[in-house]
Amino acid sequence: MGDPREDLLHDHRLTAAGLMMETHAGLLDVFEPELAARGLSASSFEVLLRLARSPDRRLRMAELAAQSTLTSSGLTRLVDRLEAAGLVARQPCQTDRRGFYATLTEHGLETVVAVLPSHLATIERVLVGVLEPDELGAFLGALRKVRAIVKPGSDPAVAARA
Amino acid sequence: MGDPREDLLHDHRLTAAGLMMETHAGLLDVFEPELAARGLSASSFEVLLRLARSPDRRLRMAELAAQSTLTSSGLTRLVDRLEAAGLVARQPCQTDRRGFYATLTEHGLETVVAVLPSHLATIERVLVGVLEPDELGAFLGALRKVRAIVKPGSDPAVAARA
DNA sequence: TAAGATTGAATCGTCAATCTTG
DNA sequence: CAAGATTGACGATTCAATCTTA
Repeated sequence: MGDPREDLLHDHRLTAAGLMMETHAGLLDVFEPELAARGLSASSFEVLLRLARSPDRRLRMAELAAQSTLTSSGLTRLVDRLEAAGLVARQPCQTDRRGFYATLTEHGLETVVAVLPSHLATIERVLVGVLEPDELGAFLGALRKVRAIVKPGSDPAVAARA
Repeated sequence: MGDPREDLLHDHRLTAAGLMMETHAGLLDVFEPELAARGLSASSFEVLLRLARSPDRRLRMAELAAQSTLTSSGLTRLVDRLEAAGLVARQPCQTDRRGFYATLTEHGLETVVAVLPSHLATIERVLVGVLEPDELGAFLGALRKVRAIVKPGSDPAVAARA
């Protein structure tokens, strides 16, 4: 009983972190089959969506890597696949011959847009719609606070000052 | 301007889901190097911790797979590595000769316990301590609600009735 | 010398098939 | 035949090294 290890193993902070991990995994389990029905992985969707929201629907490889959950080399290989699928095209950068833009093709844009109605409905069903309005606000506020710590610079309001 | 696609691409539900994904990725980026310093991946830590909290510090492979984020075959391979590292041992099940228990070794328990002080401090620094007490409570409550939808049966209070 | 991007080798995980026991 | 566990073949991602240009 009095084993002090037991206290460590049941610390409430482990529960909090575990809850975050489990919820994330559960959300992915719901999202992935739906995206896969359109031929997209979660990583592909993330990258295509970022491009779709960027000026001229394109981003430099390095910037796209920084914004995504992939490393630089992981992004190179993902863009290889997306390019082969005709969803993205590479364009050399005029002002820096080392650089490349990943540009969303019209087909890529159509693919993202096509998946959004059902994806948004799913987010509504499993995340946004599960919480009361003020509960959702508090939840998102808390997520922003944590993200500001673990991913400094990713908050638009902060990044704008850079 | 009036392109209706733009509305879809900037729907607030995408922001909510993206915030959840980014925060999770950021937390992992913080946790992983710290666990790696003790030779553990996030998956290894998750599995060892579950074993440490289970009766007799052991679980059937199938049950451990159900509780973790891995598939049955993924767990087999992870346990292979943990066994090679001397952190876990396999034991045949007496009442069902198809089954095996994954049992935490003393060395495995020591390893988990050794990593906990710094890991708990990190959780405090980037997650629990970042939020006000009532804010944390609301945050965890929201996570539980979402988890109950995307991972039905994982809530202890519900699972106990099964 | 450093930065942008890519590649080779290796790791980790999945799916589908298999083997054994219930 | 179904369930528990494992294996073979494969896909996705990472690290370290490389190549080119700034």
